[in-house]
Amino acid sequence: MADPTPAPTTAPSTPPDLGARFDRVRRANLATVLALVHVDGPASRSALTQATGLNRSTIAALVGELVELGLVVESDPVGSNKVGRPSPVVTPSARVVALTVNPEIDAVTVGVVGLDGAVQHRVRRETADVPTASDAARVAAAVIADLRAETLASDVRVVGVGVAVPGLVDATGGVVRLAPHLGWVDEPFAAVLASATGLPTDAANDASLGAIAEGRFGAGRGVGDLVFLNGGASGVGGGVLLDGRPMTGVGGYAGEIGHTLVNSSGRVCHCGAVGCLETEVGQARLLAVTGLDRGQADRLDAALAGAEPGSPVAVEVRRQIDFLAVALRGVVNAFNPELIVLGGFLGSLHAADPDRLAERVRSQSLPGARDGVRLVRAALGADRLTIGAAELAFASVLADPASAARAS
Amino acid sequence: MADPTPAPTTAPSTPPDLGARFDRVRRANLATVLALVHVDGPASRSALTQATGLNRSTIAALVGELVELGLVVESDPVGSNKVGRPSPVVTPSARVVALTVNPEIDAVTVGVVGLDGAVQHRVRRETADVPTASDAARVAAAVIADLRAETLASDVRVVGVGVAVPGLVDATGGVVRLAPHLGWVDEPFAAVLASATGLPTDAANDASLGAIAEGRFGAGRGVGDLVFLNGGASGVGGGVLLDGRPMTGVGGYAGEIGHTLVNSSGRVCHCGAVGCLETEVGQARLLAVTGLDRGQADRLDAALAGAEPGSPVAVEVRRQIDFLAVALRGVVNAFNPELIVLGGFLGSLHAADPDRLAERVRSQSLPGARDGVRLVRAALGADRLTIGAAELAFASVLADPASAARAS
DNA sequence: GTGCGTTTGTTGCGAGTACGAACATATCCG
DNA sequence: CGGATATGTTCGTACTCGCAACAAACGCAC
Repeated sequence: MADPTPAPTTAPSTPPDLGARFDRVRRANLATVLALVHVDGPASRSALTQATGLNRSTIAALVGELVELGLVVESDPVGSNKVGRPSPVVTPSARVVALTVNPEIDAVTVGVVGLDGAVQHRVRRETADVPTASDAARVAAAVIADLRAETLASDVRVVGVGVAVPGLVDATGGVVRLAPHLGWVDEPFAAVLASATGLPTDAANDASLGAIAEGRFGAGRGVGDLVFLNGGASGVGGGVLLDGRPMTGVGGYAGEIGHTLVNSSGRVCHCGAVGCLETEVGQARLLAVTGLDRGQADRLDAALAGAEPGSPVAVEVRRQIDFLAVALRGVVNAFNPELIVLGGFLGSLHAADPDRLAERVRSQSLPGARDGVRLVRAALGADRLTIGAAELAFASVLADPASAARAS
Repeated sequence: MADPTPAPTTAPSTPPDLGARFDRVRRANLATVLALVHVDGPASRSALTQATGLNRSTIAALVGELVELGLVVESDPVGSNKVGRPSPVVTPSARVVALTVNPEIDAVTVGVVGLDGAVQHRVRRETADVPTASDAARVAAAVIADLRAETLASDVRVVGVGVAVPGLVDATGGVVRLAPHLGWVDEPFAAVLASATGLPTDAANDASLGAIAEGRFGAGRGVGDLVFLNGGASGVGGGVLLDGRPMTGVGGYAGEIGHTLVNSSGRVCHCGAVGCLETEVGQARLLAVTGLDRGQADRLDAALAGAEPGSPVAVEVRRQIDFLAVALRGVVNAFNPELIVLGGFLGSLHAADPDRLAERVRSQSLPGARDGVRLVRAALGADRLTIGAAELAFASVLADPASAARAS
C-alpha cells in the first residue's frame, strides 16, 4: 500500500514533526487559556479551571506564565456574591494590540485593536482616487507610524498587522491575487507593508475575516459551523467557519460563494461566468429602486421595510431574495452549517422579509441539512473588518503565546 | 465581552475538557504512528522516526505498545540494501478487521477489511425487492454471523461495523434520515445493526465515505483538500476532505453537491428544487443514448470514447460535461480544493473529454482557486465503498489505539 | 462580631512521558 | 575481516500535570 521509494524531488508530504512533544502540551494549554479569555472575555481562574478541565494548580501556573508574558492581567474580583475565596479575574491585556488595514476604493482605514477585543482607534484616510497598492501601503504605513509615535502609549506592544482585502488573497505570503474593484493584480501587499512598518503582516479576504469576526464576537458566537455572506457596494463576499476554524482551501481562496450560479439566463459577471449571485443581487439596484444615493446605504433598511406590496421596491426585494435563496440552497446542501450570517445589504434583504427567505431556502434544500440551519443578520457593524483583521494578526500569538510573545 | 452569567439551562458551550493532559500526548502519538502505517503502509521504525520527528527510543516504546495491543506486527526487513543496522518493519495487523455493510436497491453487500487496508472478503447478497431497513439489517446481520462463525479465524478481532448508505445520514447515531432510492425515512439503521450484531456500528453517506477512501488510498493520496463527486445509478453524491479531515457539517449532512443549481430552466428534482446537477446529468441518459442496458454501466467508457463528433452520444456527453462544469465552478470557488475526484459515470464523462471539462471549469471559476485545482478520475473501483466504510469503523481505533483496542 | 462552612489559591510531592547520551548490534563495503 | 554507518536498547534527566494537604478569603447564621 505504501510507496516504497517516494520521489526525492518532491517535498516530503509529512510535516517536519508530527509527534507530540512535551512543550506542545504546555503550548496547547497556554493557547487554550489565552483563547478562552480572548474570545469569551475576562474569566476567573476558577472558571478557567472548569472550562478547561485542568487542575487548579495547572491553571495557576499557566495564568502566571501568561501574566509574565504580558498577555493577560490578573485583577481582584469585584463583589461576586459567592461563597468561598474569591478567584482572581484574568483579562487579556489591552496593551497588547494588533493593527489593521483595510484598503477601499476611496480610502484606507487603519485600526488598533486590543487583545481584549476592543477597537481602540480607527483612522480613515480618504484618497483622491482608487488607491494603487503602493498608494495604500504608503498611506497605511504613514498612519501606522503616526499612531505608534503619538497615539499609542510606550508600553503598548504591537504584535502585527492584519490586512482585510476586498479581493482574492493568497494564503501564504499575503499576495493580493486579484482585487477587481481596486484594480489590483498580483500585488505583494503584505510584504510591502511588512517592510514599510517592520511588523509581521498578513492579509486575507475581507469576507473570510468577517466570518471569523462574526463567528467569534458577533452573530455566530459559540457556533462551530457557519457561513457568512456579505453584501457590499462592490459585490458579494463569503467566508466559512468549520468547527470554529476558517476554511481556507489549498491556496486561501475558498469561500467565494458570491460567484455560484443562481440564474442560467443571467448576465455575464465580471468574473467571466454567467448568472453569479453577485450579478443578480446587488446593492446598486436596491439603491436605485429606492431612490437613494450611493452614500446612503445605511438607510436601506428603512427604505426596504417601508415598501408597499407590488411596488417596484417590493418586486426588486422579492427578486433578490429569491436569487439569494438559490445560492443559500447550495450553501445549506454543501456545508450543512448551523448558521448562515448575512451582512451588508444581504442583511437588509433578510430583514425586509425574513420569512420568505427562510421559506425559499427551506423548500429547495435537502432534509437534514435544512432542518438544522438558522438564518440571521450579522451583528457587528462597521467594526467587523477591523476585528476580523485583528484576529488575523493575533493568530500567531493565540496559537503559541510563549514564543510569539517572546519574539516581539 | 463575556457573558457574565451564562444561562444554566443551555449546555456549556465548552467541551468537558479542553486542556491537554498527559495521556493525551501518548494517545496522540500512538494514533499518529498507527495512522501512518495504516494509510501509508508498512514502514520501518527508522522511517517512522523520520516521519514523526520523535526520538528513536520513543518510537520504540510506541511501536512496542501497539504490538502489545495487537494492532501492528513487527517483522524483520528483507534486503534493504542500506548500510547500518536494519530497522524492523511495522505493519498494521490484518487480524484486526472492520466489517462493512452497503445496502443497495437490489442487494446488501458485506465486506471484511483488515487494518492493513486489504479487502479480505466481500459477500453480495441479492434481494428480491428493494430492501427495507429491517430487511437489510437482517440480511447484513446474517451474513456477519456466518462470516464470524465460519470464515474468520478465531484470533481475528472485529473492531466494528461501518455502513455506507446511499442517502442522508445523521452524524451522531447513524440514523438514516432519507435514502430516496431505498425508500428509507428516519431509520435508525446503525442502532438496529449494532444490537443485532453486538458490534459498535456507525453509518455515513456513501459519497462521503468514498471521499475518505479516495483521499487516503485512491486518487487523492496525500492531498489535504479534495472534493469527490460520484455519479451512480441513483444520482450524484459528494464528499469533501479539508485538511485531510472529512467535512461533516453540524449534522453530518454536508457535501451534497449533487443538488447545486446548474440549470435554472431545468427539471424539477426529486428533492423539490429545480435544475440540480443530479437532474441534468445522469447515468440513465448516457446508457439510453449509447444503447446500453442498466447493467452495462461498466461499458460506458468505451461507448462514450468511441462516439463520433456530432453523434447523439457526443452531443449528450458534451451537454452533461457542460452542466458538470457549472457545478464544478461552484465547487472550485467555494472550496478551493487541490483536487477534484470524479467517480462513476462522472469519471466516464471526464475520460470522454478531459480537456473540454477542464477548460469549461477553468473559464468559469475565479483566478487563484482555478489555478491550483486538478481534475482526475477516481482510482478505486468497486472496493471504494468497502474501504470507506471500513475507515468509518476503524476511526475510533485510529483516534485512540490504546483504549479502543482494550475495549474490544 | 464571631465562628463555621465553602470555595479557591498555594505548595510540595508523585507519576508519566519524551529526550538525549552512551553503548550494543547488524548491515554494507572494500 | 575490519571499518564505517545506521539503528536498536538502556538508563538517567527534564518537564508538565495531577493530587493532597494546608492556608486564605468570602458568605452566612446567630
